[in-house]
Amino acid sequence: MTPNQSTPKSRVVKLKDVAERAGCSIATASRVLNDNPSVGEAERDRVLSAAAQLGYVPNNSARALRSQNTRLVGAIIPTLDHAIYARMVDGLQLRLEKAGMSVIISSSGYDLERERTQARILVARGVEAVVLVGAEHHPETTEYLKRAGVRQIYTYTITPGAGDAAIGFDNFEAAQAAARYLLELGHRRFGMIAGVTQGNDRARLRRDGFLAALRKAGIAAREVVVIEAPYNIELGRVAMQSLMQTHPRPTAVFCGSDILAAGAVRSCHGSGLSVPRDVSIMGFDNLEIAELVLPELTTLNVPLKEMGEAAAETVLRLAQGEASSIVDIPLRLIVRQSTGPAPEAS
Amino acid sequence: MTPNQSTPKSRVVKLKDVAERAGCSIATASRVLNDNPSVGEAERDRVLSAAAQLGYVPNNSARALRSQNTRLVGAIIPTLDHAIYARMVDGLQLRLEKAGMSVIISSSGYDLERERTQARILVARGVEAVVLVGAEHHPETTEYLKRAGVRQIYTYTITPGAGDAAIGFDNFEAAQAAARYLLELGHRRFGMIAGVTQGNDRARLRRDGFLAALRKAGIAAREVVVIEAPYNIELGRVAMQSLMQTHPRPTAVFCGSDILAAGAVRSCHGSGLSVPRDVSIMGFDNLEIAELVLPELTTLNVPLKEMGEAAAETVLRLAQGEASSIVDIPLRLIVRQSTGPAPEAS
DNA sequence: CGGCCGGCGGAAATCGTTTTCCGCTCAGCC
DNA sequence: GGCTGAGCGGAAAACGATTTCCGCCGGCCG
Repeated sequence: MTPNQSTPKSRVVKLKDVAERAGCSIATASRVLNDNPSVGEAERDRVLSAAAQLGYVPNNSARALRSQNTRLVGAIIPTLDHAIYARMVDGLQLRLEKAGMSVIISSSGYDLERERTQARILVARGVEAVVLVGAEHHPETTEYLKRAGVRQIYTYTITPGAGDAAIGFDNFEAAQAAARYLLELGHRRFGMIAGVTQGNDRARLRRDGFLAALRKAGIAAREVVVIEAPYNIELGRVAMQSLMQTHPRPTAVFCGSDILAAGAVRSCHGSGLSVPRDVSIMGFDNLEIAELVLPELTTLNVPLKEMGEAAAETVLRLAQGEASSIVDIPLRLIVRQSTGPAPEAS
Repeated sequence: MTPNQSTPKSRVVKLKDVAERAGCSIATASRVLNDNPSVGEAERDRVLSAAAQLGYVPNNSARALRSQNTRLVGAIIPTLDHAIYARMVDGLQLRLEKAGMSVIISSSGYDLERERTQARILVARGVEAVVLVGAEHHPETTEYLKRAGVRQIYTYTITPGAGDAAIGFDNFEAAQAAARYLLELGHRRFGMIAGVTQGNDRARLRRDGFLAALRKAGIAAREVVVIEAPYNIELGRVAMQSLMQTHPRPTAVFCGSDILAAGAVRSCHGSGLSVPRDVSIMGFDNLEIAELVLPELTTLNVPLKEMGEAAAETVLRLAQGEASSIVDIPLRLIVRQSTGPAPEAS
């Protein structure tokens, strides 16, 4: 105990102080702290204990400046408001922390221009990699990051595009699976509440995949009413209301996110429609709220935290010089009570 | 257009390159880019356009090393899983970005030991301030941060304790207000589902405030059944089930968070109890899910994003040398359908 | 008309590390 | 016993900015 009887005059202890106390040169001290094997046992111990006694904390700015590696990773996500992204970031940070890396976060509000600005900031901060959401970005963003030598990891997608790696799933195929499931239940009249597709390739692919699968089953896209809404419960409710006023009314509605689906279900509570007897509602993401609304949502499970951890692993692999990679995370269909067979007759 | 015909040999453009192109010294270039007024108009323009043409991005490590300020802020929160903290961080980051600061995030999982480790990491990173949740921390954490000259901003509390500033609300008083509201409705038998109080002063204060207000109304603490549960819908449900098996059964249950309250409400759906006819349930936080469950939750509104922004403002104020401060954010009681008058008779 | 002062801009020190280069020591081998 | 080479550890040069210190130049005042 009795840890620090030091802190003499210099407010902060530097490597030089450690070296002095250990009776060696700065170079040696540095080598010890960086696990350079070319230092003898005795010297090593002396340095280590000196560092511990003084409570030495290396100055990362200096280290980064000299060694050109900051052990910093940037994450640009649309928003932290939704668990969709927050949970991924949580996984990312948890895993990277174990590897001694830190995460600088910034939220772009689904705005590709802001994303571009934030990429610049992150480059200035010297991040070694940037984790981005989706594959659609301002061309200057990707080109700029590439020029700066910053690796780009795309998430929620398996299309690395201009990036170096992708961790996610096939949004198009996942939406097709949703469509097939609803078709099997006998539905023929569909609606969809999609996320805003502008600047959001995930939302677009989910819409297009859904429509593509229906087309294969002989249902033309123009027979399907698609409404776009920002991820927001209230707007999901509003969208559902409009959808239920179309004729003929859809018997199944696919939502681009559980958030929208939750709003859709709530809308039905008000309008006297029974879910799933009158209309089936399906979500996407399998957020906690999927089990909170009544009836509980049928949805597609996206393992968010795992995706963030996988993204972290990829960052580490790329940092070790490994080639780019694509990780395709399988999605599971979670069947709950919000979907059922199509109503009889028409 | 035609931006970069440069990028000759040096992969990255440095201040020296800008200076050369502008035909001035490095010092002058630096002065221009730092808004030092002692540079003439003409020189200034030349440097600025040179920087723009070359796409110069300053190396923050070098800047930080020399100027001793990193423009970096750390945030240590329990988890990003819940909107409770994620939304605060969102506000924090958004506001700090405008001031040219970046946020390094780390989640401690409600573990004060991990929080302590993370504080060390953040100090090594050279953060100028750390935003922490709550006022209860490992004594070494606060002492260590203080020694390192890092300002500490506590959130979700108005007790700065060992920190430099606090942005939040009075958890004790808020819980008292909840109790008073339920007492006014005529309730006399209470239960509470509190968050885990170990290492969590917010959860503890909410519990203690609730019990204190009841005591003032003549209800002894031992008459109130308190169950602790981690913030998790499923565990809220389980806790509610145990609570409903006690005799006499509480007619009103106060939950330390909407997350727990949501689980509690869902539990009643299963057990045939009507909310609020048989039992009133009250939450805390006013998360989105409060409006999603049926009946919608009566709760206390915590303006999370605003709190994050206020924390950012405080960081900036402290950085300018202003003294410490306490910001008390008023909470509003949001009355919805999950609470009602106490049932007649006993 | 000369000296002084103020403002602009350059040279160089500096921040705290890492890392290269090199010299010293000691053991082993001929 | 001397030479060689390996291995350990030190001196010093980076890294890329900021900032101090100082000199130059021109204008103004005496």
